[in-house]
Amino acid sequence: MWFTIDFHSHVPVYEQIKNKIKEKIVKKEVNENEFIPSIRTLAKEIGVNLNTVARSYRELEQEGIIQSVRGSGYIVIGIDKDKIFDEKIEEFRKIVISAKNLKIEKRDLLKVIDEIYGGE
Amino acid sequence: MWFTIDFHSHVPVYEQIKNKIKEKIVKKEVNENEFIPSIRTLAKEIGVNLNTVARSYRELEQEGIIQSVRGSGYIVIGIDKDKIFDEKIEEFRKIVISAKNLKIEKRDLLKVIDEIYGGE
DNA sequence: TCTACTGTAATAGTATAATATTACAGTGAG
DNA sequence: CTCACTGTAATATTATACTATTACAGTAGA
Repeated sequence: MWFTIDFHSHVPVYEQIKNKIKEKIVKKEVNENEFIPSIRTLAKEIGVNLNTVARSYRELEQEGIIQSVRGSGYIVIGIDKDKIFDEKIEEFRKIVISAKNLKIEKRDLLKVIDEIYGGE
Repeated sequence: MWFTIDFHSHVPVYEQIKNKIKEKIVKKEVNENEFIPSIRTLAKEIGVNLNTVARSYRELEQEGIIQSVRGSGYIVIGIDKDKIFDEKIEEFRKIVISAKNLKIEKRDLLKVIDEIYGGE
């Protein structure tokens, strides 16, 4: 299974697909000039309609990350890692602010980070 | 202005309203047995339809956080701080995992936390 | 050349969120 | 009592996300 979708999330499915594929590229689980799964294959695998995957791929192409090869599939072009970094950091910043607003202590956040990254 | 809404967010407006009010209660900007703004007043202030605010208040009442007093408004009952804490920490955990997946370094996250909480 | 896969397009239908609008009933201050 | 505020309810409309389905054209391997 390439990845899964959270159908209870407020984030639209087509956005989740885009984000997961961006992650795959950053993590080099798919490399440049390689094909990603076909629209129909991925749609069946994650249990969504092919139109939804098609939308994700179309938008990723508009962002210059993948490119369609008609009749063959979509290949990976590349990704602006700095942009991905900035977007995620900004998302992170918002939730840290929100946590502070809720009177959550700094040490509680650090504990979570240590759990995930390791305490070293 | 009590608070603002991000109309570009994927999070529904009625959810954003619920979250903001929960924050206000935790931060004691509104206290127990106090009235929160009327449906119409808040709707006008944040620029949404009164039905949307009505939905938020209805759901907050179902959660036992506020209570309607017909003809008068809604008063604050109280809030389960532990539940709020757990929910936010879980949300935080997800984005930390996502950041790690994107090869963002631990120190980059710590930097953001220090910016917001102070470096002490 | 077949055939089975690709992407692409168009149409229709459903669910949800949000809006706009109107209406009605309860509350409380003057 | 009156009036201006409350909550509550119902209806219609729009936009978006998603599904279902059918269709057509390009690609590549047997």
